[in-house]
Amino acid sequence: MPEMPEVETVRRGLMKIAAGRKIVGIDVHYGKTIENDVEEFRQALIGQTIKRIDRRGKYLLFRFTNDLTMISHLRMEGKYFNQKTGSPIDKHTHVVFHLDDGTDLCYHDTRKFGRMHLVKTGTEMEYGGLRTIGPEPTERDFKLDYFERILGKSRSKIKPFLLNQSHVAGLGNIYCDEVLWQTKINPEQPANTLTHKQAAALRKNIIHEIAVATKYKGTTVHTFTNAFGNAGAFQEKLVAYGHVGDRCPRCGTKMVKIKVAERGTTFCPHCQPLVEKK
DNA sequence: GGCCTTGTTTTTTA
DNA sequence: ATAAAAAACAAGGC
Repeated sequence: MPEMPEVETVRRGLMKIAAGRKIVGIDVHYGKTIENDVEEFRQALIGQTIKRIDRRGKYLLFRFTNDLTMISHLRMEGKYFNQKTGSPIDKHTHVVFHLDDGTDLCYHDTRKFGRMHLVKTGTEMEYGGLRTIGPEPTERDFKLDYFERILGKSRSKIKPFLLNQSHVAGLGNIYCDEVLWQTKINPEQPANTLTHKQAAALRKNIIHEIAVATKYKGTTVHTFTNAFGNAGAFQEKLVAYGHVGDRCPRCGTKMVKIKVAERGTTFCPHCQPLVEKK
């Protein structure tokens, strides 16, 4: 469930614990985490230094010396933390990077869904979801005229539309439900039926929500922790996600949970009515 | 042990 | 041919 604010929080933590460190050894305990040949992956990285960590959408990009970039996607439950070399390795820790400062950078993933892919720097945008990734959800990159243009072209329900990373990067199930509640838009509203006013408000709320959640160091649902093993604080601010049966803070109506595009979706049936207009 | 979870990719349908 | 919907997939927790 790490969405953009969580991934950005992880990136900032990694910059503190891993940037500038040299890899002196790598242990891979679950090979499928690595998309490359595991031995080639190890040999290519041992001796290299992590220059910095970038992020695009929900993808982390570890920049190494030697023109190597490691694309890392946490999927549902991936997390990084560091511990002293020699500390016990948890059974869900699948990759251990031994660093030159006497610590291990551990990749831990209960579901084993996360993946790492080592590629040549400069070619990273040719892999997987990065090929078609949309703009970052920021004032600067996510322009209103672009948003209105792609909304108008789509008959898709607005919720799966927003989950599609090629439209705008970074939103997942949680923030999607939140911004639709904030904007009073029904998750099943067809994208091309949104008014100019709704599109503008939705864009504003997306940008604002992501920025605030990032400021709060992300949302901890289930087990998300940042690179220091700390939980985020934003879950206390959630109104929709995880609040089925609670009363809507705006109108007092009980929040309802349905499935939209096979995803659990919580919304207020009073504030977010489905209106067929065009 | 069937079902739930979510992000992404693949397959099917319209 | 295209877009959208549906299904598949990853795997562990309960």
